[in-house]
Parts: sequence; structure tokens; C-alpha cells
Amino acid sequence: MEEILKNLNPRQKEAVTTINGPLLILAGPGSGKTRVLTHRLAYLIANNIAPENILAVTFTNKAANEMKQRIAKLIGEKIYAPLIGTFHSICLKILRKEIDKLGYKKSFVIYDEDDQLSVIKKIIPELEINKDQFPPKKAAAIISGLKSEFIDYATYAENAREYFEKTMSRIYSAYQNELKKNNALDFDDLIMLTIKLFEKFPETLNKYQEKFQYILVDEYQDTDPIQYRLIKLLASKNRNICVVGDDAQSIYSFRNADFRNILNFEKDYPEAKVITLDQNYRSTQNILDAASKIISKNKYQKPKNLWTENPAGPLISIISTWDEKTEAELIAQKIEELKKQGFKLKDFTVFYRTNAQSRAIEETFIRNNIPYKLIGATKFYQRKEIKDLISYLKFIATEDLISLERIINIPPRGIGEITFEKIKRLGLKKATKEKPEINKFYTLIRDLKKKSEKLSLSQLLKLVLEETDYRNYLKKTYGGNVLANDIPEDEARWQNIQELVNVCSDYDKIEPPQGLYEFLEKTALFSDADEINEQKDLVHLMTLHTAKGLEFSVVFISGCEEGILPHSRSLINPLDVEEERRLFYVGITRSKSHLYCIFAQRRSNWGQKEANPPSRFLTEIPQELISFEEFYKKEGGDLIDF
DNA sequence: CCATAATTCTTTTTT
DNA sequence: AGAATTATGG
Repeated sequence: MEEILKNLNPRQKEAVTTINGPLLILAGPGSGKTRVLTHRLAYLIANNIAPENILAVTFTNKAANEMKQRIAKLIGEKIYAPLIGTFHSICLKILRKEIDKLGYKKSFVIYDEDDQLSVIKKIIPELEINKDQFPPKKAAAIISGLKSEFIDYATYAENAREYFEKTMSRIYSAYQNELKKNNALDFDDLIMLTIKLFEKFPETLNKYQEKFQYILVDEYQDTDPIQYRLIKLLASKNRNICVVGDDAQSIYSFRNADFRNILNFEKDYPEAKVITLDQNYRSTQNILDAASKIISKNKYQKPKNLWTENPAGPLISIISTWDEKTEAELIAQKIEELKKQGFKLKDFTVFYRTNAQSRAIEETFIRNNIPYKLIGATKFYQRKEIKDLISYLKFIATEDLISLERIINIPPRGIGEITFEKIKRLGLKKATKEKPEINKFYTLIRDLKKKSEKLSLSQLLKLVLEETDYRNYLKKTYGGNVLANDIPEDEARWQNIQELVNVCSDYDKIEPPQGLYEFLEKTALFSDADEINEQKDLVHLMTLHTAKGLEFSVVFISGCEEGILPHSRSLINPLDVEEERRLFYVGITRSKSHLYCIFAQRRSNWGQKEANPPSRFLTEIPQELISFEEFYKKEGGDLIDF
């Protein structure tokens, strides 16, 4: 117990020890939020609250895992960790147990973004809808938006009046039917169906209300209406609900997150206690001053008063560069310089507004031999070769149509569109007599399926690679193509597959075929932030959104230009600009000491050069905190003339 | 059915 | 500019 309460300031201590009733913790950046959360969970357990009666919701799986580890350390003895996870992973757990009540099989599959899109792409022509009027991506976004507000297709159809809504509602219901037919759920369904389950079966809700007597939600400012509703349902009985967040760090309104959820907490729970954590332990005084000044420009927010006992630290460096290439050069050069002062590679990070910006930086880092890790962008599990192989595994496990469509002719085995239609009509087994190629494929899958019950996961994957002659397929399709880092493309893709084999071998100790199922479960909910690994000595490259919750000694924010940050799409709406400002605020408050904000005089966008003025956010930093530099050197070292 | 050529899209941010 | 999708000819 002493261990748990040691090294906490009075407010933190209060937040840790107030265990009953609703509690709102307003936690500014660097205020020791994670510390408070883990200590609070440990404190609950130390006070004889059974771990299984605790539910903690985090924003990423990585945060969940870290929290579990830290609690184990604090408690010392071997305990079962409480249920800690993201909204999606928690709902997945509940649905795996209960979803049969809603008419799905418990073995349901999860469709990711790509899968969703292929479903919609298939549906739109079937419904004879013009795909230029209803672009599949847009339709997918609308459906996801509706689900985040808990509007199902029936409700939407009832209220559809105009042509657009009526057509959209046809797409929505056809989409949902298709998913149901395949016993599939998309990300939003995980939460939506959990609520449906609870609302339709009060005794089930009651069971979980009694189970989760103590609920904790992190990053509460980024909850959307459906998540809000879920938490409200679960917490309504015991009202031991603790939420943590910071309205100034709300950056997900584009996917319907609503920071008013945090501002209204006291209305939802009038008896709530509110604790504000405003001492910053992370950043220098200069950085904190700049951050406070910037965020104060936002109209819609709770006023804050962040303070720190840290030293002033170096000035904030604002640097003007020639273009995105010199920008990257500059970052590389600064990293080399600071490394000589004793900084490690893992102390550095580069943030950008859009993933596309990472390219120039990546190329420069490769050229300068700076080891780096790119987070997000072309996500590992989205790469073609990885998705192909996971689709094989998925089809072996669940026989869903989307996976089948993906693998049926990869590598090419003479089964085209027309033949595939036949298979869909007759089913794979019956279609075998239509064409010898189908029979061959059927036998392949049947044998793999059989083997999957005995082989460990990595062995199974290796067998798939062997049986499909996948390496040769890569050579045929990508051979001869050489990537920016001088590696042949087929070789690079093969390396990715080796990495996948490595990941799979982590599941080898789990009894087959259970290992396969657990692997598929994990990969389905994998997120960008989960791949961040502080142990490795690398420079991390990521979007500002992914940066939330992290900290680094040296932070570079690239592309501080109007139209980039704030993004051009946000400029129409002042509320959106406020969100961009929060994004910038999140970015700068990640820094412990050194902060570089860089803008380029020109930048290629879509293969076209454009010139943008420096970001308005830079002008919001007080002059006396800034040191300004210009960097217009070309690779050869010549100065460029204006 | 499949390899190549032509074309059209992409870039906001993501669980 | 580069990737992804679709059209074309074999």
C-alpha cells in the first residue's frame, strides 16, 4: 500500500484513493495521468476489490498492456489482471460469449476497412446504384458515422426522405445483410451490437453491471456517442465510474468523438467529484508556456492553468526550409548534431499532419543511414502480401467469402471472375466438378484445414507459403522492380512475410487450432500505436494523431504551414481549425526539452509544387520563446537563390 | 484468363 | 508523382 501511494502529489493521491462514486480527472499533458491510472487500479485491488470486478478502457492495446504490466509490478504478487482493453477489444470479448443471443454464431469474423470496402464495392453495382454518385469510400464512411451514433439501418430507412438518404439506406441495409450472411462484424458493430445485446436482454446487462463494479475510462474526451452510451449503460447501476481526459487534447471529432462528453460529465453525474491535475512533469517551462498560449486561442474549452517546476530549457526552434526535401535534410542534420551531445536515436521523433509527408523524410533517413521506424502509413497488416496470407489463414479458420475472394486466384490458378461467380452460387464444394482448377483449390484448402488442427501456427503458415509457391508468385509479379532503398521489391515483400512468420511463432505454444484463432483476433484489432517500441533505439516517425499519449526529448513537427497544419480541409470551419490547434498542442506537449517547428517555402503536393505561408499556430507562440533559423541548403551544399 | 497499357485516383486524421 | 484500378489485346 505504501508503495502504491509513494511519490504522488496531493491531487494525484486524491485521484488514486477516491474509489467510490463518479470521479472526473482532468489531466493536462504530462501531468502523470498514466501513473495515476495504474496506481488507482493497484489501489483498488489492494483494497480487496476483486480484479474481475474492474473494467478499464484505454485508447490503444499498447496502453492496456503497459498498464497490466505496471499493475503487476505494483501489486507484487501474482494476480489476475483486471479486464483492461480498448472499447473494441472489450466488446469483442463480451460478444464472443453472448452474441448467439443476437442470432450470430460465436465464431464471427471481423471485417477490417478493406473488407468493408470490398463488400460495398460489390453491393453498389448489384443495387444498380451509380458509383460516381455514391463512392464506396464515402458510403463506408457514412455507414460508420451512422453506427457511431447508434443508428441502425432500419432506423435510418424509416427516417430517409430525400433521394440521397433513401439510396444510402439501401446501401446500408444491403451491407448489413451481407455481413450477417457471412457471420461478420465490422469495427463499429463490435460496440453497436454490444449495446443492442444489453438493451435487448436486461438480465445480460445486469450480469455485466454486477461484474464491472468499478469502471475507468481513459481519453474520455475522445469517446463518440456510441461509446458514451455503452459506458453509461454499464456504469448506471453502481456509479463507480472514473473518467480521465483533457478537452484540449480532443482530436478525433472527425470520427464523431465529442469532447462535450467530458465537459458534461458533471451533468450526467451531479454527485461527481472533480480533480484537476495541472502540474506538468514532462516539459520545460518554455514549451509549456508556448503550449498554454497557443491553446488559449481556442474559444471552446475549459480554461486551464498548467504549471511546472522544470527549468526554462532551450528556446523553441522555428526553422524555415526550402522545400520538403531540405526540411528532411535539416531534420537529419539536427539529429546528427544532437546525437553528438549524447541523445539516443529513440529520444527523437518526427511528427507530421498527413501520412504522405513521411515519404520525403523516409528517403532522406535511408540516404543518411538514420535508423527509423515508421508508425502507421502503409500499415504492416494492410500490405498486400500480408493480407493475402492472413486471408488464407482466415479462410482456413472461418471460410468467409471476403477472404475467399482474395485468395481464390492468388497466385493465379485460372479462376477468374466468372468462375468465382459460379463458386459463390454453388458453394466451393459443389463447384469442384465444374472445373479441375476449382477441384485443385478445394483440395488444397481441405488439406490445409485438416493440418491446421495439428500444426503450430508458424508451421501452418509455412505450409501455406510452400503449397501456394508464394515466393515464386512474388518473384513473378514484383521481380525486377527495385525500391528506393535499393532492395528488390519481391525481396522486400518476402521479408515482410518472414516478419509475419515471426509474429505467428509467438502463437506456437498455444494448442492448435486455438493459436490460429487467437492470432486472427489479435491482428483484427491491431492499431498503429501498438507497434511503437520504446526499447529499440530508432527515430520514430508518425502522424500527430498517433503521437497522443507519448513523450520524447526531441520533437520535430514538420510541415507547419497553412493548408498542412491547419489542414486545408479544416479552413472552412472555425471549429475544425480549433481541432487542428489542439492537434498542434498535442504535438508540442510531447516534447520534454527540444522542440523544432519546421515549415517549407514550397512543397510538392500531388506532384505539384505549391507555396504556403507559415502556420498561424507559429505566430501564436510568444516571440521571446522563439529562436528562428533558415535552412535553404541543397544537397551539394550550395545556397539557393530566391 | 492473364499480362500489359491506359486511366484515374490519391491526401487529413483511425479504432 | 506514384499507386491503384480498369481497359485492351493476346
